Amino acid sequence: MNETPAGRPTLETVARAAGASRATVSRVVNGSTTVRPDVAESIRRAIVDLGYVPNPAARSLVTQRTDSIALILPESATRVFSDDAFFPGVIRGVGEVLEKADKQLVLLLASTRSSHDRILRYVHSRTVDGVVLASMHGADTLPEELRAAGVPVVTSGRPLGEATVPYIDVEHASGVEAAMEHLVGLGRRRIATIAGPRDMVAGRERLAGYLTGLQALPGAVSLVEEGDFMRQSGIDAMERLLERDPGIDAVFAASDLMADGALRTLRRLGRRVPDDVAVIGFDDVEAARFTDPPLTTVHQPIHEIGTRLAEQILRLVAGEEVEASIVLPTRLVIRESA
Amino acid sequence: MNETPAGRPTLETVARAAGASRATVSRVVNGSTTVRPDVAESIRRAIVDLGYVPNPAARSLVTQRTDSIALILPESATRVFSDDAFFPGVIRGVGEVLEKADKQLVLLLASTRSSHDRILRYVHSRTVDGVVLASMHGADTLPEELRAAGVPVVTSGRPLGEATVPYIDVEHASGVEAAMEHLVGLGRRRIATIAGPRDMVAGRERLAGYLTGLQALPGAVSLVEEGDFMRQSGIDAMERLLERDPGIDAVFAASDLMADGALRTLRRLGRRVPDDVAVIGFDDVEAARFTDPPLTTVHQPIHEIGTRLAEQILRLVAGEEVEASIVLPTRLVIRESA
DNA sequence: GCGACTCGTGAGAGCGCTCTCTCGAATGAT
DNA sequence: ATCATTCGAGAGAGCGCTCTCACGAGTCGC
Repeated sequence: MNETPAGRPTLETVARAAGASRATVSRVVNGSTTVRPDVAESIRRAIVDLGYVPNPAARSLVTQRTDSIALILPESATRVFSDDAFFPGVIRGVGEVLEKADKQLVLLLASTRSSHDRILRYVHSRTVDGVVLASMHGADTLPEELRAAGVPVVTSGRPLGEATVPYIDVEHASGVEAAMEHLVGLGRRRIATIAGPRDMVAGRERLAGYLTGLQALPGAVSLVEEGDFMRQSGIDAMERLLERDPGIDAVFAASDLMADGALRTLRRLGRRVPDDVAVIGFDDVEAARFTDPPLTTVHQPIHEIGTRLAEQILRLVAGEEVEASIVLPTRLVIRESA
Repeated sequence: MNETPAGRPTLETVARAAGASRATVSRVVNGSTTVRPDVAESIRRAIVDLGYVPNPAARSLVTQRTDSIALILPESATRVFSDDAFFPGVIRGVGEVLEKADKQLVLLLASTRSSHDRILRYVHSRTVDGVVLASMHGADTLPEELRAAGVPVVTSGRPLGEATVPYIDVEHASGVEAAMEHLVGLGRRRIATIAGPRDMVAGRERLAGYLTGLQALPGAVSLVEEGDFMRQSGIDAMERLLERDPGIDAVFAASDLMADGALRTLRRLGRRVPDDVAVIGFDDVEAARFTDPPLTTVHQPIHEIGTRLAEQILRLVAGEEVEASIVLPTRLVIRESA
């Protein structure tokens, strides 16, 4: 039976070439130790010679595993996507860990409402072993629906309501509080904030940190304008802030992009930073080092969020228990804007 | 508590529930018209009732299709990833089209050398029907290897050598030439450039455009410093440029990020933009609208690059012919820096 | 009214793999 | 020497799906 194989080699092909059975070849491929060394060796040689690569579809049909993980970036995420280092950073982190674990990364961009059902169907079809959800909108029902579907899920960012699935988040509030302390220590007394959207936990908690930090200033009133984390909204919010109180001597922006926008408005209106107005951002994206002046900001470990997300989903998929939440530290990075 | 129901419904389950055969249910699922309407209807109801979703592994085992496309972002790409809008933009474009076609997007981040083999193995296993390669390094052998493996491939950016696979690119040179014309029209005579890496086509062609554009200035000498497309390299290159010739009155940077860096150096050194030195970038990323002053730049249709890549790979996968290359237009966007 | 066609449907053969079960041979205990 | 035990390896049964083929029942022509 010396037939030249027509299509791609299968287990059968390899087995014949090595003079073994399909089962034994399978053992070698999957690293079983119960194969006699010389037999294993000749099988391995046949595998290389024939360029055999296992068919994942066939394998997952029987194992019920797919060795791939979905990363879902919902609506709000992709909106920010185009100009923020956050999601690319998370993707890299996730990808890095998944690559090491030899898992595939399936990217689902949930840009429209219709994506919702599509994602649910997809997950139901069990094409992925687990799901990493870069959720932002607290009201999102997807985490819960996925959990209900019986699929391991980890989300980035604590959900707004009760957390029904494990999540990775950062210490928003305490980071902002450190920023506020710094501002107060600098002698600033009229500190405003450009907050993020209220329907995102990141927006809420950073605002909470601002309010807490303000308590160190007896009698100080809060001055809040809301943005959407993007640059333009920072520009606009800063204008409104200055209109409401021209005497502002510091501002905390809930994102670096908004802080950069604020910087721009301040410059246009002739305010010097940090002399007249000190500015602190949040995120510590790459661009924060290149604003004018370089931005003092609350650093969050974007890449680590990604790696942790991946690590947790891998553990869940492996059937291990994971902590209900991991909250990563943030820290104030002092540059020149405050 | 996640109870695994007595097993997910299969075609068999649905068939029994609807009193039909597996084959007929399959016909309905796959939209065959040769099923009697009332039978089809009752099958459809059973599908909904049972929450049946086809098992993709089983399906692709027999069809030899997987309905998923890999997007490979190699080494150099992921390096730029963290702070550039290019790859996120491309990903979105690709994702958008793929979603409409009901294909999955598998993201392969080729960050290390070892990824190379991993990708090849992956593609060989036919877990994807086609590959979109966001290649940047011209010397990359991956496109050719993938083609040799018999998998449909489309790349972003013309390869450095001969193109062996279809690609999508933009009109680098002519876009830069338009920028140079604009500069010359503004009366600038000592025009320098911050070029991109020479091992990337984008770097080369933009430099070529600069050199061509310079010919409109009789006797003008070229003034070139090389960067890596990132902001810091723009900062540094601008310094070197000014050292070499303090009388520079314009500079074309091969990326917006480098242009932004140049802006920063110029400002630090007391040069007014555009009064003393006019600056033009390339890319038209979101941030270009927010530099100080807003950046005049060569716009490239990032999102469309993504959608076109996806469209082409879908056609290839479907067995259709595609043009060997599609070169998308660029255009000069005039803001305030030049 | 009978062969010749449609046309809708079911039976059944795999796709390539894993995994349990079984079996033969080699080893150890008595 | 005999019987129990261990261990490596093969046979074979599916995993859930698609698709070819065959078949029974209507439909039409003459």
